[in-house]
Formats: sequence, structure tokens, C-alpha cells
Amino acid sequence: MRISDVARHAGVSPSTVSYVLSGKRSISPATRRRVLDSIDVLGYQPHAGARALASNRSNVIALVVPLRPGIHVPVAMQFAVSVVTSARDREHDVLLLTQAEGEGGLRRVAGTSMVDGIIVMDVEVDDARIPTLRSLSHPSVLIGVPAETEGLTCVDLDFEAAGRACAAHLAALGHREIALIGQPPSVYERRTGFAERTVAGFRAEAHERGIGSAVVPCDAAPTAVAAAVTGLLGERPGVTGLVVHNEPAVAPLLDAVRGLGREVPADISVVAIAPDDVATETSPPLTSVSLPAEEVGGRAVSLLMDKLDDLGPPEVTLLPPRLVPRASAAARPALP
Amino acid sequence: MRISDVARHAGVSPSTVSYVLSGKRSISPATRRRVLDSIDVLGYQPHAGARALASNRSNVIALVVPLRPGIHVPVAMQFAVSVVTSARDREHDVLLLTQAEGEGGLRRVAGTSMVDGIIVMDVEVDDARIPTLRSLSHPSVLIGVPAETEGLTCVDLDFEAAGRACAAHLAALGHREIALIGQPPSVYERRTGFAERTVAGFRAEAHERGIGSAVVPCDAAPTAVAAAVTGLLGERPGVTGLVVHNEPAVAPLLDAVRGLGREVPADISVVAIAPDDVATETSPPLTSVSLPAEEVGGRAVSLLMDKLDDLGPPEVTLLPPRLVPRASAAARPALP
DNA sequence: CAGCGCAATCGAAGCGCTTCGACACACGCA
DNA sequence: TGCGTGTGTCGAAGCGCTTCGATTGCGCTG
Repeated sequence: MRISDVARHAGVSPSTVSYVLSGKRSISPATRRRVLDSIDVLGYQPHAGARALASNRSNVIALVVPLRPGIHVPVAMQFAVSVVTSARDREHDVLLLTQAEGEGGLRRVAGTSMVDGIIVMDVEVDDARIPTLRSLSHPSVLIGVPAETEGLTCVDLDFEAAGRACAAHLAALGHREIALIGQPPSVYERRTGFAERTVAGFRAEAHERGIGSAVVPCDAAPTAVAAAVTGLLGERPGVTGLVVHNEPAVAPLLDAVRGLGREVPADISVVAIAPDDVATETSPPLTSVSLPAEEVGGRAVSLLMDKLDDLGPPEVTLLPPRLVPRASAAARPALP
Repeated sequence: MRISDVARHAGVSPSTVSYVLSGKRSISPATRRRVLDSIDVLGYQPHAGARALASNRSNVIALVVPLRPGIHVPVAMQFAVSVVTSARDREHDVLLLTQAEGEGGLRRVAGTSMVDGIIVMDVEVDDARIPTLRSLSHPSVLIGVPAETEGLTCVDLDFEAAGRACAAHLAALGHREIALIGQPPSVYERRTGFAERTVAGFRAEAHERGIGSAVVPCDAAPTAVAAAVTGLLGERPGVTGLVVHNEPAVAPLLDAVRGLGREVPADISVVAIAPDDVATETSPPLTSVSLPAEEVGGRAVSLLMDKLDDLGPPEVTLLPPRLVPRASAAARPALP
């Protein structure tokens, strides 16, 4: 089943069929109809390789999903799924690369013209893949923001603003000493952009408002969370507000606080930075800044498509955080 | 940078370069060396589309990852990553399809010759995608086993044997009444193969050994787990052994048991069906049947490659379960 | 009413690779 | 010496599509 079969069936030339499909030249309505009908009747599907060869476009983008230690897989997959969905909306497919292949994988899929562009997730402040991406002639978009963004295209939630928003919310409720329960240590050690920026925003806002702040990295295991919370509240008994930026730690954290005989939010207020589903399925539902994975993934795809269309998109797109008050943060309790 | 550039540089014809690369005809060592050197010097990378067009092979396989309600995303990703890794070992890339595209997506990637074969995860007993897969001329492999396997190629852990092994282990320890804490109800409702087979094996083994058994589907939320455990042990006070086949429920389950004043394994023995990392990071480490995602994914890829090479692989490959005793299952306590 | 511009279509030339048959040459054997 | 047999290499013909220029026929305009 080739394009020439369709052409014969519709009584036109192959090029006409091609133009009907691509819309790159005007075709009379009558001809278009006949061609589309023939395509339908014959069940024609163009050969992807032939198309890629002739047009120099594969209609495939690469997505690098780094399943590194410390990352929360379900959230990473929310990003990935939204990239796939958005790509499909724009007639593109997604080739899955793992971090295991490293920079060589990027060079390979670009060099063989297997993909038209690349989306990279989980960007570190000084990411090893960036020089490679710069050296490629293929466009790319980073989900996450590195230290040096010149000439790159990045998109992410504005984690600094998110950290600020959480601190500000607690400050406005009257809390005078707050703490951030953060990502696992390994995430900071490899200097993942989003984690650092959250911490920076949180600290800066607390400082500007003249309230005390602490940051505690935290592994996901419930025992580790309990230890972190116990240690924190032991050392700093004045802490009445917690920000948690660590999805799997959310539930253990609530347990740990209660285990210490404190109520949420009566004694301790909690604000999360997490996807809405994580924040709403706890009891009480958490006041949170939502992590709009859907939107970030979609935006990454549109930015990449813009670059494919030779538009020059902005270097850094930061989505503003939205803090949704729910039931886990309240006014600071009166001093005992 | 084309194959003819390499040919010129090495002083041979393009076809010779092609044969060096594919190994499909014998080439003298001297010529091979020169060609490989030229490739190296020039940094030649063949154009994937051209290759696919000429050879009728894209060297890409499709992977359908269905992120449906109730599934445990980290485990699903273990499968996906092992598929990608194994595919790369065999010079193939992986195109990521989500369930959202449905059967149309399968027809599309096969019909456009975008992929050479398809791997489908999370197969249901009566899976809607199977008729489509049968109608395709492309080979496919299912991870999971449907009701009717004729003409298909399936691979999975032998969940029935796994269910049996858990029941047998507890029976051998003297337990007379045991229960399976299962997957979320939605997983059974859509009749996912692995969940049903585990239940069947568990029940059959218990029955054959003349001991009591119960099965409790269970959502992942800690409160749901606690409710399920409390309800179960309340209604059936004789239960002393639990099998848990639900990764996110593992930790909450241990908490719930302890919350009822029972010790693991002194009062209640627990056996998990879960990946090793889930089973070992609890306290105490769990006696478990491991879920060999790595091996299943790798096997799925080799089976697919066999089909691409026109070998006729077996219809159903079930990997035998391995039960590893750790610290969570012990002899049934003496009656009070 | 000649000439122009535009819309619609066609034909042919690639895109960069694989593969088939042909060929040249060396070797061993009769 | 002549012939078969292999081995290593080449040339050319596609694979199925896109795209560029050319061509046709039309309605208008000056």
C-alpha cells in the first residue's frame, strides 16, 4: 500500500496525494475529497521511514527520563505522560531514553536523524548533558533550570517562588519559626535545580520576613521521616510551621507529627509542594503549592515545537506557583 | 555526512561500507579496518529513516505503558526501564505509547512501519488490545497472560505459583488460617491477569492443604489498609498469616498490624509478593516472593527479537517464583 | 482581446540506505 | 593449461515519500 496506489485509485498523481496530506499547496475541494476517500477506502498509512528520509523530519521527539536515586517515580511519570500526550496532539511520537545511555544516547538519536528534537527531564544545576545538547544541531528543551541558561530553552515550575509562597503563607498565619522538610540528601548532592531553588526561595522569604527557618533534607522511608521530624522539633521547639517538599514523605510526616502528640493544624501547620492528588488524599487535606506536571510537560512540548518551527522561544519559562489553602495550615497557636 | 562520503574516504564503494556495517557479506580484514577508521574519523552516523526505508526495519519497538488506576507506578517503570535497557543491548530503541492512544495507536505505529514490533504491559484477562494485535502483521509480546493465548507470546512471573508458594510457606510454618491482602478493587474489576492468578494460586494451595483462607482487595491509602487489616483480623481472629500483594500497602500494613497490638512475626506472619527493594527496606525485612521486573522485561525483549528473526517462541513463558525467607514470617504462635 | 496572474495539478529528481546480481581475481585440482 | 569454486568488491536498482519547477486552464484587467 503506497502513495501511488492511493493516487491511482483517486485518479491523481502521487504528488497531489502528498499535498493533500501535508496541506503545503492548495488543492481543490473536489480533489481533496476524492483523495481522502481513497485513503479511507484503501486504509493507506504512509511509511514513516520514507517520509523521514524525504522530508528530513521524523515526527518523533526523544524524552530522557532519568530514574535517579531519590526521585519520586510517580511524579516523573506524570511529566512523561503529559509529554507523550501533548506530543501526540501535535502529530509526534516519543522515543524513550533512559539516563543509562548517557550523552551518547543523545548524540545517537540526533545524529541518525531518528528524532527531530529532545526533551530532558530532571536537570541539575551543572548538568553533564548540557554541553552535548549545545553541540547538537537538534533543538532541545529542558524541564528544569540549570545555572547557565544562555542559548537553552528551559521550563519548570517557579520553585523559588513556590518556596517563597509557602514561607509567606506560614508567616502570614503568624508563625515565627518554620522549617522545610526537603528532598533526600542525594538530590541536593547532585545539585538538582528544582530542589535548590525551593530551598533558596524558602530561606530568602523567611529571612526577609524576619522569621526563623531551617531546612532538613529527608529520605523517603517512614522511619527516616520520623527521625527527621523528631530531631527537628526536638532541637527547635519553636517550630510551628512545616513545608514539605518530598512526596513520599508527606504521609509519614503527618504520622510522625501526631506521634509526637501534636495536632495538624492545631499545633503544627503543614504546607506541601506536591501534585494535587498527593495533597488531597491525606487527612487533613494539605494546603499546598501544586506541582503542575501536566502543564509543564505540555509547555515543554510546545516550546520544542516552536523551535522546530524556527521560532525563538524564551530561554526560561517559569510557571507561577499557585498556593491552595486546604486544612493543614492554620494560625500559629497561642504560646502555652 | 552520507555513506558515500565514508566510501570515498576509505576508497571503497558505498555497498562495501554497508556490508561492513551490517556484516551480511564477508569483507577482508584490511578493508574492514579502513572503513571502520573512516567512519570513526568522519563521525559517520547512518540516517535512521533511510535505513528503515531500504531495509524495511526501523530498529524501534513500541512499548505500551498503561498507567491505569490502581497500578503501582514504580513497579511499572521497573518493567519499562528493563525493556528499554534490553532493547538497547540489541540495537533497538523504544517508542513510548500510553494507553490513552488505545488500539488506534497500535495500528498507527505498525501501519506506518514506525516500529518492528510491540510490547504490551499490564494485560487483562480479556484484553481489548488483543484482537488488534492479532490483526497486525507485526510481532508482539505481552507482559501478562490473558485468558486465550493461542497464537500470542506472553511472559510473566508465574503468579499462580507465587500465590501458592506464599500459602505453602505459611502452611509449612503451621499457620491454619491465612489471608491475602490484594490489589485495589479496580485491578480485579478490570480483571488484570496477574492479580487473578495470584488469588487463584493462593486459594487453591490453602484449600489443598486444608487451611482457611480469605482474600481482601485493598486500596493503597494507609487508612484503607488499616481498615482492611482491622476488619479482617476482627472478623477472622484465627488469621495468623498474611500475604500482601500490593506494594504501596506494605508499610501501612505493618503499621496497622502493630497498631492492633500484634507483633510481626511473633503474632502475625507476613509474606509479600513485591520487588526485592520494597521487601527489604521495611523493618523487619519481609519474607517475599520477588517480582523480577528486570528479568521479565528482558525476556519480553528477547522473545520479541526471536519473533523478528522468525523463530517461533513459546506461547507462554512463566518465570518460576522464588520465595526468599527473611524476618517477617515465623512459626504460628502457640494458642493462648 | 492579448496578456497576466493565479489556482490546481503533474512529472521527475532526489532523500540515504540496502541488496541483488555481476564481476574480477586467486586458488586448487585435474 | 583450463576450469570450477570461493572470496571480496562493485554498480545499479530500488525502498516510498516530498518537493521543486513546469504546465495547464481559467478569469480578469487594461
